[in-house]
This record gives sequence, C-alpha cells and structure tokens, in this order.
Amino acid sequence: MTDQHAATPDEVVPGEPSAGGVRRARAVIGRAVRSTLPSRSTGDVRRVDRVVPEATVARLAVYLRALSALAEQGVVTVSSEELATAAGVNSANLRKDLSHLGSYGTRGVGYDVAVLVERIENTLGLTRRLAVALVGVGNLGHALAGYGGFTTRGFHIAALLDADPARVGEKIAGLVVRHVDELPEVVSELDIAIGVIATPAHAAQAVCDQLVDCGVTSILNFAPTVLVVPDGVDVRKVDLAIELQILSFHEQRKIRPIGGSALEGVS
Amino acid sequence: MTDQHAATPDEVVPGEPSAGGVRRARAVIGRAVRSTLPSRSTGDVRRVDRVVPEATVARLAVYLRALSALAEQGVVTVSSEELATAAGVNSANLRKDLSHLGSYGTRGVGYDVAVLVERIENTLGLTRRLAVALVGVGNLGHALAGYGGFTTRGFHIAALLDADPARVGEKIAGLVVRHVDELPEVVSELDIAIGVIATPAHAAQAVCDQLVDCGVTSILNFAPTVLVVPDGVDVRKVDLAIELQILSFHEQRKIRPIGGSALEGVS
DNA sequence: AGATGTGAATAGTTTCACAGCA
DNA sequence: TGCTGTGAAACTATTCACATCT
Repeated sequence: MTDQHAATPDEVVPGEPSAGGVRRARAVIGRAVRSTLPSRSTGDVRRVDRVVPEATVARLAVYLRALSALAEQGVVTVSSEELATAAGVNSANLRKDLSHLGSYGTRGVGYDVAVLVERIENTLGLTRRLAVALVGVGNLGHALAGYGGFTTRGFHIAALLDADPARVGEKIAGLVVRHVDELPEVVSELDIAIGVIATPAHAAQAVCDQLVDCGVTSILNFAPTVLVVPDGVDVRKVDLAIELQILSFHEQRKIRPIGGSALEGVS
Repeated sequence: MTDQHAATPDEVVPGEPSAGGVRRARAVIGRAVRSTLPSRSTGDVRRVDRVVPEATVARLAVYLRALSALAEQGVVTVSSEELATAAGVNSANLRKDLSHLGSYGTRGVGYDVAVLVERIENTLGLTRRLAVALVGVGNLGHALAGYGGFTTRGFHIAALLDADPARVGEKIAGLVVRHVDELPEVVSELDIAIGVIATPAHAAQAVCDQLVDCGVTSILNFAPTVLVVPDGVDVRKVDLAIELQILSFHEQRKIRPIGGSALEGVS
C-alpha cells in the first residue's frame, strides 16, 4: 500500500479505501509493519516475525540521531530515561519502541549505545546506501541538492533532473542536471530507490507518475499537492504551508480573553 | 502537544510529561484542542466550546487547499466523497473532521465551497496575517525565503536573520538580512508570531532560546535537532533525514525473498 | 434519493505501574 | 537497588453503518 504522509510528524494524511486500481496512498502513520528481523547483532540465524508500529519507526530515526551524538561523545551506555530526554519522548514510550526490535538492554544498567545504533540502522535499512533522484532544481530543489540532510547515513543524491531545458546541463553540488525525460535511464542506471519531488505543484503529479512508471516506489514530495499513486508506492510529504497553518491554529488558541480565564496551559 | 513534529507525518514525535519548569515541547499530534468558535458564519453571537483533534487540524489545511482549487474552478458545492478524494482521505473521516467545526453541509447536497473555505480559515486563524521571522539564510534558509510556501494565505516573511556578519546586509527576496542579535527589536517591531529556524543543528537550540526569550511561542524547526522549550511553546519540525529514513524502512520491507513468500502487501 | 452527521466498533498509540532480571 | 520489558489501562484516531434531514 501506499503511504501518503504529512511530515509531520507529524503529519498525518491518512489513506483511503480502494476505489479503482489506483487509490490514495495509505497512511504511513497508523499501521504497524511486519518486519522480519535477525534477532541479534551476533550472526545467529534465528528470525523473528515482528511488528514495528509506524509511530515507532518515525521515532527510531530520532533515537538514532541522539545515539550517534552520544557515541561521538564516547558514551557507552544510556538509560531509557536519558535517551528519552535527548529524543524528547517519554521513557516508557522509548522502552516500548525498542522492545519492538527485541531486547537489547540490560536491566539495572541501560542500553549499549553501539549495539543500539547498529540495531536501529538495521531496522531502518540504513546499511545499504539508497540512491536518491531529485526532480526539480528550482529554488527549493537547488537548496536540497546542496543540503547536508541527504548525505546522512544511508542515502546519496545520485541524480538531479529538471524539465526546464535552460537548467539541464547546469552543475549543482557536483552533479549535472539532466532532463526529466531521461528518468527511465537514470533510474535504471543509477538504481534509484527514492524520488524527491521539488517541482511546482502543477508539475508534481506528472513527475510522480513518471517516477512510478520507472519503478520508483518511495517518494518524498515537497510540492503542495496530494499525489495519487498506485498501491505499493509510499509517498511522504513535506508541506511548509500546512506546518505554518497548524502553528497558526495553536497560535490563535493562545490569545487569552481579556478578563482572562486563560485556557489552561496549552497542551 | 508541543509540537515537536515530523513533517510528516508523521510524523509524530510526542511530547513528554513535565520534569522541571522546562520540558520538551508538547506533541502537536495526539491531543485535541479546545476551541471557542462562533457557531455560524452569520454574525450570531453564540459561542460553542468545541474540541478540534490535532489530527483534524492537520487535515483541515489539506482540505483548504483542495477547496481553494475547487473555488478557482468555479465549483460551488462539493460532496464529502469528492472532497475526500481530492484530499486523499476517507470520506467518513472528512465528515467527522468537518463536524468538529459545526454543521455546515446540506444533506442530500454537500458542502458549499465558499462557506467551508471561510469556516476552515477561521478555525486555523488565517484571517490575520502572521509575521514570520526566518533565522538562518544559508542554503536552505535562502531557498525558504524565496519559496512561495510562506506567501500562502495567512503568513508573510517579515524578517530574515543570520549570525554570520558576512551575510548581514545581504538583500534576499526584498528583505535585508539582519543580525540575529537584533532579534528582540525585530520581534517587537514587526510583531513576529512565528520563528522559522533554518540554521545548522549546532546553532538551533541557541536561536530557539532567543526566540522564546523574545516571546515567540510558535517555532518551525528545520534543523536536525530536538529543541527543548518551555511549556506553552509549540515546536514543529521538518526533518529531511527522518523522512528519508522512514521511506528507507518501508523500502527495505518491499524486497521480497527469492523463493518468495513475499510479505503480504506492505501494510 | 442522496448526502450529511454521528453513535458504535475497531484500530492504533501512549502512559502507567510493576514484575523480573542484572 | 536500579532499570528494563511489558501487561493493562487510558487515550486518540479511523472506519463503519445508518438514522436523519433536505
């Protein structure tokens, strides 16, 4: 199924039951995902069918970042309390999350940072380095191409594409921009696993269709549009306007009436 | 929820119960928010205390965009089915969402597009135009400054700031970059309601603290860091690396074993 | 008829609280 | 003793199914 997702965290645009062959992307958040995991980082063969809830997956990435920072500082062990604080979550939530990956902590002690890093990287599939194609090198795409975010572990931008002939041939961040019509060759030659759409809204669906036709089944969409994709394609969406509007909603709620029985707290 | 939130939906990094005075940002997604609403777009005085769930708020912004497109096409009425399709959600979900704003549909007919637009804009607080300050005009910040996303209804970028003296004075998108130390004056002079952090990770917490000190209580964070903020401050986060890692997780799950009892679907 | 609005059922997520192990 | 791992409880969200109204 497909995932149509609002970043955001949060985020959070749900799926829809099927109608024809093509349906809306399923919500990334909300459903647990069956996962076959090696049960230990030692080379044992036992495999356990586990379920990692969507909400947990999103947080694992956060834990991973916090753990990497700890590892750099030479920290060897963390308690759930410490790591939870660093990640901004409740410690019980963290323990529950980690329990979905198996038991890797030591009671009375905590978690071994290195072991946990490896375990999470494995779960998220970050041992491979997935090739990313970025379509649309306008304002935002240009910035994304040079942004450090992609060079994080597990990904590399392998190709830049644009529909504008004037931009084709331009060199950005060491890559030459190719025409979007070359997508089929680019995808197969470079083994593209993830497509990032940073085009204007009106072009996004067409680009998305092209990506899907080329066999790309994971898409990150920065264009302010709902993408329609076939089953089996995951779409996540990052939408500035929506984030701002959500903040606006809460901002509005903060304004206290003058004689003020203020709204209790904000939460 | 403090919204420490992944665009994405997913996002979806929860808050944490208090510990000292300063706690983690509360999760934006997950808790309903009490909202005092005028009950009709007619000028009647009746006010109803309603609750709008967080998940609903996030979707209202999506509905709004779809409705605007419909309005431009001259469409006067939509059914929940049509609008739900355009927004990529289940129609029952949409109806439930809208029911939180009151009853604005007509049975047997559908919803009046214009009425619904106004109703949602009101709920999201988009009648005011909130002033946004963008801190960090590096790669990403530069792009955001020029990006159309902010000029969406309800917002305008009022100030650009950076810590790098070499960048101060530069003119971007019609605005002169000011030094981040001028934040207090900038915030009060321009009545900044939302701070956008597009700095490197290591600078983000300091900038966040400055914003909060200046009285800004809504923050959109593009830096890959968990921000710690006092109660009452909302943080939403857009995190590229996390989005990619979530896609990676699902990508990994798609790979079928060769003799393959494939994993059934992906969901 | 046809579509809304909503109670009830279901599903997913977070938090509590504590048993159990190091 | 201290911290993990986890059942159970609480809460939030989604979907179904249908009464209700135009």
